[in-house]
Amino acid sequence: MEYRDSHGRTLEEYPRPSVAVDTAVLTVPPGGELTVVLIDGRRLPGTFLHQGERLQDAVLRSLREKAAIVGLRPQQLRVFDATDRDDRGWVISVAHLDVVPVDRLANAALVPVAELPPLLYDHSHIVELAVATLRDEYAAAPDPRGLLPEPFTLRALHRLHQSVAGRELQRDTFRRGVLEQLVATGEKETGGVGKPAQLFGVRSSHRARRYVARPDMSEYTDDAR
Amino acid sequence: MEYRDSHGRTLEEYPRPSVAVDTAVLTVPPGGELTVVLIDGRRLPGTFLHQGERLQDAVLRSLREKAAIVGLRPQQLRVFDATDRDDRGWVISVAHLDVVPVDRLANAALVPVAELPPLLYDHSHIVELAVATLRDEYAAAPDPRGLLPEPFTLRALHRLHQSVAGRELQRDTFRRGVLEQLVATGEKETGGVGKPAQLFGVRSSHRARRYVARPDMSEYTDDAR
DNA sequence: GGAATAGTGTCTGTGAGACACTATTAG
DNA sequence: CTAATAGTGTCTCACAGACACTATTCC
Repeated sequence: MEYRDSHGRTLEEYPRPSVAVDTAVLTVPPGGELTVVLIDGRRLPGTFLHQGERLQDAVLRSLREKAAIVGLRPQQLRVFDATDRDDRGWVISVAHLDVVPVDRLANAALVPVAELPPLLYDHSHIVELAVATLRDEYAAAPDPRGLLPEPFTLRALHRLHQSVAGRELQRDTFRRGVLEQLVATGEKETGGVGKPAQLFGVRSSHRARRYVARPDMSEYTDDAR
Repeated sequence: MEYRDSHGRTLEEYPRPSVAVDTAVLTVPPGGELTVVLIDGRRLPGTFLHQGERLQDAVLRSLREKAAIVGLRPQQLRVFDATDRDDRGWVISVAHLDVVPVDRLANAALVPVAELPPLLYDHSHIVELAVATLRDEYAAAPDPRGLLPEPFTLRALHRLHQSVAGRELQRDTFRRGVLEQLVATGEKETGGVGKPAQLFGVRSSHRARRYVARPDMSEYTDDAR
């Protein structure tokens, strides 16, 4: 019943690496900057892939165990595979990004990515790659990661985008650019100072991305090879 | 000397997956369409990662052994990790893209991606992802994969871009768009019919990409984690 | 009214797309 | 000359950036 190759051996008779996952969990605290979750202030949460486990699930488990975080939708970035990258042995790591609203982060240690200290291993590179990926996404859709509860004002969305981008975005240009991706609820925000702002939701046709640079692979359930 | 975890066990005492690589090798035959290398007409070349081997090297080895191809610069696409994707056992696969001038392909079986037959496993998805990645790259630089020997005419570059894009590209718009990324050699093409065309090389500042959507990770030697 | 915020009119520059024109060669 | 290809002038449209204006609310 068991598979054997042309030498009569099973797969287990050949050397195999340990496979790890390491994850940059990014968020934007209300009114704050883009931040990342760190463990011990110098590394990202990670773990080893268990048998019968998907990479996504290993990520979610590592976030739960190492940082008491309820993750959402971890996304692969790339594999780090240098042969000497881990002194414990032969370990390759699949770097991930997850974006999580701040209220799911409990008391995890958040550090603004603009003030990132030197991290262990290649974790600084992972954060860089994660930030660039998130910026691409937010340049292409109003709130692809659902960081803002709907409905929201354009003011709140504008601030979120500025936090993600790490720079000022012109108010009127931003408004005109994003407006067609939104749908007005007809309601107005109450309780603030100044002219009440309209409330908006994300138009269903733009929940994901405005422009699809590459095909969205998330539809591939990947359950059969 | 050997590493032991808090349970006194080595990494080898835990179950580990076999790690495979599968690669979409793309090329454009002179004057032809964008094509992919297939084995048996229904799958991509691939192999298992060996101990002490980088993913890139496993890819190059698989191309050499399975398709008699001298690969160039394999690039990671993503990891496929469905637990049942391979009936031989627990196998995850790192999908790759490599782009190789047609003269290095010897007598490999080339199939136009526009007429791709159904492939085994998830290999159709890998080809799709590889094609989209290559189109992004060629939309951003004159010849990032070096498919065209320098110096070249704008006519030849135009045809290459149309082959990669899989559609017509307006001649004058293309010319104006790409011209500043090139440098004229001062020479002219000889032997053709019609007005002789200028010869160009790629300006050194545009060898890679015109626009960097995400940071180019190739600079990270990744030799230390 | 004054402060604060929401929302818009409009000018400018840039660049893609499109069309048609001119330029230079071989034969 | 004609055929064929190289290369350009120019119009249009869309849109980002920028500035300043108007609109509506709370106090």
